[in-house]
Amino acid sequence: MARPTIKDIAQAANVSAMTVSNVLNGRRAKASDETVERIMSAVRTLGYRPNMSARSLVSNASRMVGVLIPFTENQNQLLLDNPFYAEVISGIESALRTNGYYMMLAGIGERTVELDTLSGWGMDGLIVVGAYREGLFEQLRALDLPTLLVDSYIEDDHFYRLGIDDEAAACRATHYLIGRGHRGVAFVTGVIRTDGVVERRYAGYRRALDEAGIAFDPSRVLSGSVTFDWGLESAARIAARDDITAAFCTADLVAAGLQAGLLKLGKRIPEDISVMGFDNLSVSRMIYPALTTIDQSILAKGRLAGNLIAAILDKKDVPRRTVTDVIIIERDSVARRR
Amino acid sequence: MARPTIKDIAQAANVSAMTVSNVLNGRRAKASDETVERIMSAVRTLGYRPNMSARSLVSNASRMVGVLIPFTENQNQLLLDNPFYAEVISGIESALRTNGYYMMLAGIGERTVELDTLSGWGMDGLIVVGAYREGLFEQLRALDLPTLLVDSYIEDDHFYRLGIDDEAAACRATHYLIGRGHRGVAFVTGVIRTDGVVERRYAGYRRALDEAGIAFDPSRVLSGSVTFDWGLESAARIAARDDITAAFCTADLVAAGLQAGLLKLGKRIPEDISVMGFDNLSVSRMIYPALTTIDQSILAKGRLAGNLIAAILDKKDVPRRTVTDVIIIERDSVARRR
DNA sequence: CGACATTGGTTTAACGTAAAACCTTGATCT
DNA sequence: AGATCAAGGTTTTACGTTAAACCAATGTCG
Repeated sequence: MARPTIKDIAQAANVSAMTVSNVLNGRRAKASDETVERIMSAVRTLGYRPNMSARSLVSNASRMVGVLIPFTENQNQLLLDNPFYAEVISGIESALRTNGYYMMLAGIGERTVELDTLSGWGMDGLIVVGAYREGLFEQLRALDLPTLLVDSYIEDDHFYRLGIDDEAAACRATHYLIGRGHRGVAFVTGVIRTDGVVERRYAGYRRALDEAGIAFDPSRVLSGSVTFDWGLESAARIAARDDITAAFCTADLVAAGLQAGLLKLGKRIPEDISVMGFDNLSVSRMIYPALTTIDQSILAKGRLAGNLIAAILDKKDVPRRTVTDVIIIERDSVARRR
Repeated sequence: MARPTIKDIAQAANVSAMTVSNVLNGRRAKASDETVERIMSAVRTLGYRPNMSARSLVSNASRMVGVLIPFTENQNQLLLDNPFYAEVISGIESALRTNGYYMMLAGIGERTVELDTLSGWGMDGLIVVGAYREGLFEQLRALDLPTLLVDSYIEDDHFYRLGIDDEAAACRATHYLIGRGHRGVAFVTGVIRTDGVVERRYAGYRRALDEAGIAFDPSRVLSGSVTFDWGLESAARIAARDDITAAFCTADLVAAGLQAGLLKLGKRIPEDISVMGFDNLSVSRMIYPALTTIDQSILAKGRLAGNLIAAILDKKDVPRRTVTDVIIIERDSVARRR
C-alpha cells in the first residue's frame, strides 16, 4: 500500500482529518482521551508519517536549516576534507537534531547559484560558515531569512554572528611565543582577506609584536593557503633564515605541513624551531611533535551555532553577536629559547 | 513583497499559470518564442524561485537524497570527526550537486527514530554509509526507496551496494608486510562485527597468514575501536612483545595512534616496528613517519556513490554491486626486516 | 470542402496538511 | 426557561505546483 495520509488515519479512527491533525500536533484541547487513543493506535498500525512537503507548504515553515560551507571551485568539492568544517558541521547537526530541526547541507562557491535553489525549499533559517565574498552577503540579505554567520566579521544587523575574538587569540599566541624568548616569529597563513578571520589574526600578531617592542618584518609573513601543502612549502623558506626561531601558523593544517617539512629538512622541533598552530583540530595531537595550539573548541562552536539558530527560530532573545572563548593547549612543539 | 508564486509570474506575463509551469520545466513544445521571452523576463524581474514543497507534493519526487552516516550515541554527534566520513560526504555532495540533486544529511544511531521522520520529507533515494546494525536494514527495506549501501556486506537484492573488496585488500596488505620479512604481524582494529568491513579485513589477514604458512596467533589481534586513542593504547601491548615486528591497522586513525604511542615508548618506526594503515586519509601523510597504507580513494568513492544513486533515480541501468579498486601507497612506515 | 492535425494555449482537479470558522450536544447559570 | 458556555468535534478553504483534459484558431490534404 502507498504511504498512508492523514485521511487514511482519519478513516481508520473514524474521525475527521482535522481531528487527527490536531491530536498529532499536540493541540489536543479538543479531543477525548478515547479518540486520542484510537488515533494513535491507527497511526501506529498504519505506520503513518506526516508529509513534510504538505506541512511546509501550508504552514510556511519547514523546520529545516540550511548549512552553507565553502567549497573549492576548481575541485568542485566541499571543504569537508578540512577537518575544521567537518567538526563544525558535526556539532551543528547534533544541536539541530536535538532541537528538532533538520539540516540541509550545501556548498557556497563563487557563483552561488545554489543559494536561491536552496531557498526554494523554504528553509526556516541559515547557518553560514566562513563566508567572506562580498556579493554573498547581499544575496543572503535578499533571502530575508534568520541567518547566523559563523566566523565572519561583516558588520550588519541583519545577521547574527558567532565567533571567537581572533585578534585577541592571535595576540595571545604571539605573546606566548615571545614570552618564551622568541623574537623572530614568522606568521604562516592563508590569504589575508578584508573582513576575514585571518585579517584579524594578522592584526593580533602585529599588535603583540608592537606591545613587545619588536619591529615588524614583512618578510616573516608567509601568506598562501590553508593547506598542509602550504605549510610544507613554507618550511624551506623558514629553515633558510636563522633569524626565525618560531612560527605561528593560523591553522593546524598549515602547522602540520610546516612541521613535516622542517623535519624533512633535518630541523628539530621545538629545539631549532618552535611551531604553534590554531584550531586544535584532532590532527594536532596526532602529528609529531604534538602541536601546541589555540583551542577554539570547534565542536562546541558548531553545537552552539545549532542551538543559537534554533533559539532564534523559536523567537527567543538572542544577542546579535556571540563571542566564545579560546585557550592555549600546550603540547610539545614550542620550546623556551636557550 | 512576499515571495512571488507562479501565479504572479503568470499575471505579469499575461498567460496562465500552466504555461509558466510548462516553460519553466522545459516542456516548451507549446509556447511561442515571444511568450517564453515574456515569461522569462517576468521570472527575472520578480525573482521567482519555485516552491519545492509544492512541487514535491504534487509530483511525489523531491530531487533530495538522504545521506545517512553513523553517529556516536553517547556523544550524540556525527562521526564527521572521523575524516573517512567527512571525505565520503564531500564526494557525495559534489556528485549529487552536479547531477542536480540535493542532500539531506542525517545520523543513524541505535534507535533510528530519525529514519521515518526523514522519510517524511519524501526523499527520492538514500545513501547509507557504513551501516551494520541488524534492525536497520529491515527499516530501510520498509521505506521502499532506492537505497545505496556504501561499505556494507549484507546480501539483499533490495539494496544497491558500493564498496571495495576488503578481504582482498587486507590480504594484499598482509602479504606486503610478510613479503618484507615480517612473520609476526599484529592486526589492530575496531570491533569485528558480522557483515562489517572489519570482518572481511580480518578474513583477509588470516588468509594471507595461511597462504604464507604462518600460524595464526590470536594474541596478535588487538580489537578495540576505530580511534586514535585505541592505537595509542595498543602501542604498549605491541612494544612489550618482541615477536611482533609489524602491525597492520585497519584504519589510518588507529595507525596514527599506534605510531604516536610507539614513538613515545622510544621505539623507532619503521626500524623497530613497521606500521601499515588502511584508507589513505589525508592525515596519513601528515603524521611521522608518513604512513604506508591502502588507498581506497575515499573522495572518489563518495563521488561514485553520488553518481550511482543519481543514475539509479534517473532509471538508468546500475549493477546491484559495484566494487572499486584499491592500491598500496608506499611511504615511510614500513621497512624490510634486516 | 469537409476531415483532420498542429500550434498555442486554458481550465480543472489533485497532492497532504492546517488555520479558521462553524456545528452539535449537553451542562450551567440567572 | 432562555441564555450562555464548554467539550468535542466537522467543514471549508487555502498553500503552490503540475498532470490531464480540454479548446480555439489556423493550416493542410485528399
